[in-house]
Amino acid sequence: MSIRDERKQQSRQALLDAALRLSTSGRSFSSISLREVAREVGLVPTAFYRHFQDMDELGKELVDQVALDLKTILHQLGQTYLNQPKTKTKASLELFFSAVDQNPAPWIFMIAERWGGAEAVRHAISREIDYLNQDFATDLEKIDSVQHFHNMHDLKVLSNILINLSFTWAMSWISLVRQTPSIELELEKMALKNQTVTQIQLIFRGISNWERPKN
Amino acid sequence: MSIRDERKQQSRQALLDAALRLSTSGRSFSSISLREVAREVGLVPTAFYRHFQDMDELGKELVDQVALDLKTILHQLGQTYLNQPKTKTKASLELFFSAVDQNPAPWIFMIAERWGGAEAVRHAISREIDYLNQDFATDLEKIDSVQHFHNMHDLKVLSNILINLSFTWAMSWISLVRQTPSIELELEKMALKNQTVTQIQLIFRGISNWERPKN
DNA sequence: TGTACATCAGTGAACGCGCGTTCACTGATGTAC
DNA sequence: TGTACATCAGTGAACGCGCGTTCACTGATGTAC
Repeated sequence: MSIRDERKQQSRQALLDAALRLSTSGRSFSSISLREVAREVGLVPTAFYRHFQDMDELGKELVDQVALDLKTILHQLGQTYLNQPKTKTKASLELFFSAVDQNPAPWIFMIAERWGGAEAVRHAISREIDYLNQDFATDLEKIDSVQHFHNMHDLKVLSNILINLSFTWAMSWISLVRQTPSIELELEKMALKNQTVTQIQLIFRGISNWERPKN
Repeated sequence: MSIRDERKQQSRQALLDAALRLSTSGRSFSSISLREVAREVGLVPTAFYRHFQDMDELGKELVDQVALDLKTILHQLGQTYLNQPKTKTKASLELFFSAVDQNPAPWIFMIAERWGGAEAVRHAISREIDYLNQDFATDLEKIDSVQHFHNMHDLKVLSNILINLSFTWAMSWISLVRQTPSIELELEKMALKNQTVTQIQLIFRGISNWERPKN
């Protein structure tokens, strides 16, 4: 790649990063402007058009990048669970919450824009969530406690429930961390973790006692 | 109430209704303007200030009204389930989806603005969802299949899971109905209903085999 | 009941501002010879 | 290797537009006598 191409690529990525940063710090993607994004990067507004046709196009690209992050995290979680079958629910959850802590932006973006965003972004997100669902269902297939879930349909229903809940867990966690004064924070964190553990155990209790109803 | 007060109240409600309408037809509350809302009602922009200090204040009021709608629907569902213990999951769900169909705006508004909206609206919503949770937990307490869930903590965890999932069910339903061509629509509806039934049965299977783990 | 004044929901002009987008440009990098 | 031209990321001025908000106003409704 030539010097020119490299620099262009850097600017492009800087615009994407700036848009993600701006749209995950209290405001939503649909309420940030093209000019703000350019300003954040130190570019003149018109330079934006060298990289994207408009904010919708940037948004769609951002969805792709962000979905990839989530996919990686969810997959890692699945693999950890798979390779350490004795892993307790609690330990898996610690892993999950620390991943959210380290890099909250992808979660915030996906959840906020999933229903709240502009048409184009919403479409891109729902497509990516479909993919996420398929991949995660394949991961789940290898887990012991799910072996009697023979058909892929049931597996997808399970992965659908888990992915949707993981979004609400992530957001509960993030908004807890963001707005709880530090004195009570640790206690509140514990309480949220315990609630989430109970939710997961409830579902897996349902799975281990599962038998497909007659239709 | 005097004629003047009555008319004022009508205008106020018209502004709230217009804001709800505008913010649930493809765009989000944070992206509609004060001027648009006034225009929709047939008022001059400055008249807006006779009723609300700004859009944030209107938003908070809207959250209250919309949450009341949801509370009523969820409570009715709980009562129906309670009074007809033999009601099948499927039948309850039909009721749920037809309620969503008849009046989708409250669902769209709450879900889109829950994470995607402005600070003030988000706060108001999270408070209302807390209340919804408490009320729904009290409703659940009376259901037979939950009798061995002695403590309120577990009940709240259950109601939390169900309310969060009901939001995703409602939105899946709404976006299905909105964007599927009518030829495939009925088939897709059936598929979604079946998936949701499976999810509910999974959770209630978990409940009936529940015993509190040793912490 | 009629009159004189007070209240106040809605009006209309005006403002400054940030927005998205256009256009002709500049000057560093790339390419052909 | 050096030269002459082409490309194209980033610039800066300019535009029209819808926005939130201010202000002094109007005229129907309310109130006190």
